[in-house]
Amino acid sequence: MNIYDISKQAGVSIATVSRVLNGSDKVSPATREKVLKVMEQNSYTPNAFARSLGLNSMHTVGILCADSSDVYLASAIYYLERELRYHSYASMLCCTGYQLEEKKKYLQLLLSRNVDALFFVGSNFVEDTEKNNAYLFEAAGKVPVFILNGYLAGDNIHSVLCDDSLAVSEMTDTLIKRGSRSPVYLYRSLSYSGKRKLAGFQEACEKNGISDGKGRAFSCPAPVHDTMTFLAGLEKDLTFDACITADDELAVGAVKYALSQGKKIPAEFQVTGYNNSLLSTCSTPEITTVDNRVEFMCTTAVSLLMQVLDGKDIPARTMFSADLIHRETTN
Amino acid sequence: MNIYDISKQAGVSIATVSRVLNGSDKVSPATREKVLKVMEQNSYTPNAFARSLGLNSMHTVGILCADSSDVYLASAIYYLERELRYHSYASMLCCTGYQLEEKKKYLQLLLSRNVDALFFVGSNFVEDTEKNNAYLFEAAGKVPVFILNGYLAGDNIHSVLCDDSLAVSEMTDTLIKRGSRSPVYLYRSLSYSGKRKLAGFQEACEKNGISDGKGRAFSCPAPVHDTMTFLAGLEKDLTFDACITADDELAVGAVKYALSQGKKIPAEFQVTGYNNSLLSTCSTPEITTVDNRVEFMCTTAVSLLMQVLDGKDIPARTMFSADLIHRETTN
DNA sequence: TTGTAGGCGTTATCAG
DNA sequence: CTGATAACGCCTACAA
Repeated sequence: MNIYDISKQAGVSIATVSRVLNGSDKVSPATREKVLKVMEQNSYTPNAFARSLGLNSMHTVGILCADSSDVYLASAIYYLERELRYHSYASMLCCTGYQLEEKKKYLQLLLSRNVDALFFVGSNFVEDTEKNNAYLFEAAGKVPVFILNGYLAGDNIHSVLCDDSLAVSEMTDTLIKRGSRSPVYLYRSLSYSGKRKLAGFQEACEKNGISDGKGRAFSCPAPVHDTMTFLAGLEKDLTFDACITADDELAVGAVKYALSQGKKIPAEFQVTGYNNSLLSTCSTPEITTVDNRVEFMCTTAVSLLMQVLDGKDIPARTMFSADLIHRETTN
Repeated sequence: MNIYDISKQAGVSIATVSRVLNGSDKVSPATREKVLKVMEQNSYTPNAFARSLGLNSMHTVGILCADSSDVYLASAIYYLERELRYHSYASMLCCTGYQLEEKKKYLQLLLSRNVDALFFVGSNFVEDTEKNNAYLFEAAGKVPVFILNGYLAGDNIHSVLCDDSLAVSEMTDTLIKRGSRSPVYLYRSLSYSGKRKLAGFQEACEKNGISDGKGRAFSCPAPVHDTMTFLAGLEKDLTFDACITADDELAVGAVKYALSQGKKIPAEFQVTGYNNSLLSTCSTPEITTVDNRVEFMCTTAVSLLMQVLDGKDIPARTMFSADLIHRETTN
């Protein structure tokens, strides 16, 4: 059943059928009714592919992330998809993992579907060298590109991100004000946002006269038990009375480490997480964390995309501040 | 840049270009090289829409779930997408929430994109009445439909699910054998799988001579604090020394309730979760739970889809058993 | 092995 | 307001 069949049955031309289909106002109410009735009777639905071919768009955007089962990324995807759907765009999801070659390869999967735009969720998509970012520039040559929680300067590339540096800096500052004399900082990766967080920690250390800020930051494995082991090992070389982490999962590990060592939280040992995810409230005691406003980030990004698709000019970079959520792991 | 431009530049017909594009073996190596070179030089990519129009497929499937930020659903989506991508299918994600009208509406979003198949993740898509399931039957009239963790009999509908009833029954049985005399069961919803789990609990109660099995099962709100409040209230009317739950988040709430009341886990109070999610190990003590094998479910479903697309005949229903994971909240 | 021509189902541009 | 007709870009018999 196609537009020709409908046009025949309704006794009009395909052009008229198409007009009815697209809600054009240049159709008389009478013929409109007639056509709609025939469509109804045949439960006709227009062919999306033919439509796309003519319009060169399927009203679909691509969402790339390293791992959609990560609690933080999962919620970002949730909000993005919701907002896009609200604007009647469909979302194609693609999890690329953390390897550059895979990212490139799976980007093609999306690009080959002619998506209208691309969201790269997580700063791990921004590589260190111009050359390794070539794939992003190339993508931006075809469709508008949005980087969430990361930043890269380039034509047709837009970044929406939280001021992670400031957030960690404030958090560290607060911890020190509340009694920590020797905090350590734990991170998983040094992506763009990873570096910014680290910088925040070091800045706060410096400001508070803690000289060896650099020597107090560590890359640490994330599964809870590995984090515990790591801290237990670290204890042999270094004294520390607080643990600032780059995400809630690391914080859970830190809490469990402290509990297993019989340290009192927060009196003897303070812990902070990042992301304000479910994990932070599932822990006992509940974890003080940074709310980096995923939902705001996603709704903002989608609304910016809509403006771009409207032909408007938008800033290359939009940054917003985080919120500190005080719970039971800090004084 | 289209197939005509390439054909002109290469001095061949569009048919030949198309053959090269599709890896036909009926092209001489010489002309193939020639054509490939021209494509390369112009960094030509075929237009997906035109292609789809002829083939009537974009190699894309739709994934529906209530809420992709839910830890369990998020991991299901992750595995589904991974497997589909492996078979070079793209995934369109759509979160419908729990309202029937929304489910119907957003199903259209996917159907209107002419996806090749549909995955409904979570048994909440299967409604109580034939009439309310009409939207599923209708969808199945257009493309193969897979229901994950739920079951509905119907043409072109395939279910892949874990034997939840058996799992909860075994878990309850184990708890009783390990000392519980008065367990309660907590659930969030009575979806298909929700009902099966509940049935498992009641069956085990009966088997073990606990007469009021029905009176010991409760619908309970999920956010951790609400669960705690609920149990604290329940305590006034009922004695219970163990809490079997329908998902890990409820279990976390139960653990926190016990801790807040100073009950010793597991000596005085046992708790079990469901899903073997990150939450179960982030809790302290770590939660005994049911591993319902999300990954297996997803890889199985995708592999079944591939068989369907291959024209093979597959069973309407595939069921597999769960695994009990013993941790620190049970004796 | 290669080329021609028709079809896929729309949308859009003209005339009328 | 309506209709004819040409795109849109690719695939695939069928011919050569």
